[in-house]
Amino acid sequence: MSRTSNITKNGMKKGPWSKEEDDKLKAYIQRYGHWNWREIPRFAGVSRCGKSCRLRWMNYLRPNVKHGNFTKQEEEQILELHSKIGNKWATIAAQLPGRSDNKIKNYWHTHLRKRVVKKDDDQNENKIVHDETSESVNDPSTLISLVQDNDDIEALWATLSTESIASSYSSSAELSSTMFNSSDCLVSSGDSMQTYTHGDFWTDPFLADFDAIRS
DNA sequence: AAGGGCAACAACCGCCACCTT
DNA sequence: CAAGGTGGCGGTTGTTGCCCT
Repeated sequence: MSRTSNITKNGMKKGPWSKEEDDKLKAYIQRYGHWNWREIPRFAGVSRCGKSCRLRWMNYLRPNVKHGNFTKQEEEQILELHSKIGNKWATIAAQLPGRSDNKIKNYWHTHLRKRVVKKDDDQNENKIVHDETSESVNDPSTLISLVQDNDDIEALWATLSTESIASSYSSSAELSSTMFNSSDCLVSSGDSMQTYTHGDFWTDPFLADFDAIRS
């Protein structure tokens, strides 16, 4: 599962890491830390560029890196986070201890994306039904029921942005504050809705991104 | 048994933001 | 303020192994 080894023009090795290289890098970083990635290969005695060393360390050699399969719970977590913040792999990885952004990204592309694409197709079919009834969407209480049906507020906003109702709200934040005037905020979670406290870690960046998209 | 296609994953590449000088 | 260096991030590629015909 790796590339054939080769040497770059500046003498740096490319391709798969050998056990010996791993051992050298790991031993050095565990002893001295990663104070300067560009210099580390020289001091650690490996013919790799600093970037390559950093990647190897972050994705594979770090002591707390998990190497096994992703659990069902981790899958759900990735799907949920991705639905809210998109391809922010580093941010997602920060919430899954022991999983690197690269691993999560790969896992997404090979396993989870297909699942989401299929789900989107199903939602598009549902959206056609909503489009036919969108003329009746003119108050927040109706919007709440729509969100519950639609499963995803971002998708809902995208839908509404083409409707006259969208002009009534300057931002998704205003929309959501109108919709959820209690201290709780609804966000999507896989196939079911969950309730999160307003101002939650997840809702804030989500809404910020949301506004950035609109502006 | 062979080989073609696809899935899985490690690693590379380019870009960007931040920091230092 | 500008320029250069560095780390970090996300997209993409390349290789291997497995499965199916």
